[in-house]
Amino acid sequence: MPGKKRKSGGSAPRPRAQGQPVSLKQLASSLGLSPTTLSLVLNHSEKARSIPQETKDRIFEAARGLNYRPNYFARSLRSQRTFSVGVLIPELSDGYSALVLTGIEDYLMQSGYIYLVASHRHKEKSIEDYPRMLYDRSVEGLIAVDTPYEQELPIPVVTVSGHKNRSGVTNIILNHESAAELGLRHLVDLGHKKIAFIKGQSFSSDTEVRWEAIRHAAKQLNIPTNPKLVTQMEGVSASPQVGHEAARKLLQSGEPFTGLFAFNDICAIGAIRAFREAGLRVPEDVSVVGFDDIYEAAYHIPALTTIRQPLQRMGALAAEMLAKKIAEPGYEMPEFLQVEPELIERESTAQVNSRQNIAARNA
Amino acid sequence: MPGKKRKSGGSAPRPRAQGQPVSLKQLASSLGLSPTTLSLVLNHSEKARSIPQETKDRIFEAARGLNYRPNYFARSLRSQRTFSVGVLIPELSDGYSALVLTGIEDYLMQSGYIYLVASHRHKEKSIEDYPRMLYDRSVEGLIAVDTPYEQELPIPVVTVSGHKNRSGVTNIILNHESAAELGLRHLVDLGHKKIAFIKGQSFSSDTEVRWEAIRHAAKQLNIPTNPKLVTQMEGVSASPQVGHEAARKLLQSGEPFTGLFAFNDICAIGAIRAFREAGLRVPEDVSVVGFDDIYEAAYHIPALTTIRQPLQRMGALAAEMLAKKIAEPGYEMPEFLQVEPELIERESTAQVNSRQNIAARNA
DNA sequence: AGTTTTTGGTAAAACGATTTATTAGAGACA
DNA sequence: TGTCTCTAATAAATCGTTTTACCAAAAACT
Repeated sequence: MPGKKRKSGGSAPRPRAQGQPVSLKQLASSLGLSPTTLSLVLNHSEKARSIPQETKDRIFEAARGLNYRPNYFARSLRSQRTFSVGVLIPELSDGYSALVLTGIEDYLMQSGYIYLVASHRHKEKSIEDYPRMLYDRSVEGLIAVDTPYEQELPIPVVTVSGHKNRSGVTNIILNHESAAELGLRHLVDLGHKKIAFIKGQSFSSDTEVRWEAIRHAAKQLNIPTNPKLVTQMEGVSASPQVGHEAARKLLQSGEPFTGLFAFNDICAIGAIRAFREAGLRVPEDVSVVGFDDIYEAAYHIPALTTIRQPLQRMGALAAEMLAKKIAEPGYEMPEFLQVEPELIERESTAQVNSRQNIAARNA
Repeated sequence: MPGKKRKSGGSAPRPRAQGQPVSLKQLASSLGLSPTTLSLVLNHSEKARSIPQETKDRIFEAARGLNYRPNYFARSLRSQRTFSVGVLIPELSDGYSALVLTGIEDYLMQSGYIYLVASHRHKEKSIEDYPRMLYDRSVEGLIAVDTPYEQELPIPVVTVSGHKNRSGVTNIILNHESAAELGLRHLVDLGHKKIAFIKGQSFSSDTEVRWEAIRHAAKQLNIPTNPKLVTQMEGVSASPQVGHEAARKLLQSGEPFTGLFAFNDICAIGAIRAFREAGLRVPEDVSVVGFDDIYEAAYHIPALTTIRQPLQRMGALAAEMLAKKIAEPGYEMPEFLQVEPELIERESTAQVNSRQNIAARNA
C-alpha cells in the first residue's frame, strides 16, 4: 500500500468526529510511538533525555501538523493543577472593581492562569455561595475584592480591602490613615473648617476603617466631626444615586459646611449633582474631595479632586501574592500588605471665601 | 466489632490528605456500596429506579455528611461537558463592556454556566490568541463583545456588535438605522442644522455601520454631513481623552456647529470638557448627544442626552442564544438579532438660539 | 567473555467521575 | 419445574492525560 501510513500494532484509537481535536493517543498511533513517549517529549521532561533528537523532531512536527492540543481537563485531573483562580467582586460595572480586576488580569494572564469571576451585588446568599461554587470548579485560589469572605476553604485566599484578620488570608489594603490625612489636610489647607462627610455603605469593608482614620486625622488637625454633618450612603446601587441622596440629607440638616469628603468618586459625583440642584456650585460654594480616582474622575465637570488608590496595582499585587502562595504552599503570606494613597488635585476643591457659609446655610 | 462499620471487599481507597475533598470511591467504600450505585443515585439517573428509597437516603445522607463534591474536571472529562463559556471583551473598565458582561453573567449564572473573561485591549495578538486560549480551556462556546472575531473554532460563537457576516455566528446588534434617526431627529427638532460628528475608532465594530446609518438618516432629514465637521476618535484608551482630542480637532477646523452627535458617552464626556475649555457651554452654546447610556451618563454635569443601547439585555440575549445552541447543537441560530435603541433626553441638549453660530465660530 | 550502563523506548496504573454490560437472587408465570 | 422478569446492585471500560515501573538491545567497562 504505497503512500498509506503504516499503523503500529495494538488497537488503533477510533477516529474522531470531524472538528474534534486530535488526542495524544491518536497522535502517537499516527507516529507509531506510544503516548508515553510523546508526553515526555512534548513536556520537555527530564526523562526524555534518551530520546534522540530526530524522534523528538518528528513528534513536534506531527503535533504541529495535526494541531494537537492537550486536553486541559484531562491534564488537570491527572496533575491536580488547574491554573485557575476565582475572583469575587461586588459588581462588574463599577469603576472600582473593574480597575482591580484589570490589575488581577494583567498579572494572571502573563503567568498562565485564567480566572473565573463572580459578582455578588451584595446579595447575602451569593456572598455565601459563590466561593464554594468557585471552589467546586477547582480554582486553586481566591481573590475577594471588597467582599466579606467568611468561608473556610482549603485554598489560599487574598482579599483586597478585606480588613478581616483571618489567619492565612492576606489583605491588600490602602494606608487609610495616610489617605484620611491627605484628604482632610487638603481641605484644611484651603481654609475649610466646616467639613461634611459621607460614609460608605455598611456592607463595604472599607467603610469603618476609613471612618476611624478620618476621625483620627480630624482630631490631629483640630477639625470637628460634627454628627450633623456625617451621613452614610444607603442602598446597593453602584450608581451616583446613593451619593446624591446622602448629600441631600446633609443639605436638609441645615447645618452649614463648605467642604465635603466623600467616600468615593461615584458618591462625590452624586453629591455634586445634589449640590447643583440646590443652587450650590462646586467648588465655588462647596469643595468636594472624592476617593479612588476611577477614570471618570478626571473627566467629570468639575474634574474631581480625589484620593487615588492604586487600584490596578492592588489587583496585581493580590494576584501576585496568590500565585506565589499557590506555587509554593509553604510560603507564609504576610497578613497585610499596605499601599499608599496619593492626593490628586483637580477642580472640585478651592479656597474658601467669606460668603461661603451663608451660601451653604441657604441651601 | 460493634459500632464499627463493616468495610466491603475490594481494595479500600487510600485516605486523603487533610482538607482534600472526599472522592466518590471513598464515599462508596464508607457505605459498603460501589461507586456506580452512588453515581446513579446522586445524579438521579433513570437507571437508579430499582434502588430502594432506603438505600438512596443512606447515600444522600452520607454525601451530605462527608461533604461530597463531585470533581468538576473528572466529570467534564467523562461527560464531555464543561459548562463554561469564554467571553472576549475589549476592556474591563469601560462602561460598555461592563454592562454587557453583567447581562451575560446574569443569564449564565442562573443556567449553571461559568464564564472565563479575557480582555484584549485592542492588541492584535491578543485578539488572535485569546479565542484559542479559551478554546484550549474547553469552553463550550464564545461570546465576542465589540471584537472582530476571525478565528475558525469548532464551537458556537455569538458576537455583540460584531457585524461580520460569518456563517454560524450570531450577531446581537442594535438597530443603528433607528438609533441614528432618533439622535439626529432630536437635534433637528431642537432647531440644529450644523451638526458635527465624532466617529468611533477604526477598530470598533460599530463605527462604520453607525456612520452609514447616520449618513442615511441625515439625508432623510436634509441635514448635510459636512466633512469638516466629521472627525474620528483615535487611540486605544478607554478614557474620555480620545473624545476630548477629537472635539478639539473639530473646534480647530473653525467650522461653526451647534450640535454634536458623539460616538459614545465616554466620547461625549471628553468632548464636553473640550468645549468647556474653549469657553463654550453645554447645552447653551452647543448641544451634545451621546450614545450607549452607560450609567455615568445620567450623573454627568450636564447629564447626557443619549441614545440608549439595552446593553445588559444584549449581553443576556447573547448568553441565551449561546446556551441554546450549546444545549441543542442542531438549533439554527439566527444570523442577526436586533434590539431597539431609545432616546434618553437629559440636559446636554437644548433649543438653538440665534447667538449660537457666532459662539461656535469664536471658539 | 561477562557485567554494568546507557539508549530508546513501552505497558499499565493512576486522576475521579460516568456509563455500559453483567450478574445473582427473588418472584411471577405457565 | 423451567423460564422470564424484576430488583439491587457491581465490574469494567472510558474520557485524555501524566507518571511510574519495566524491558530489550546496544555500548562501555573490567
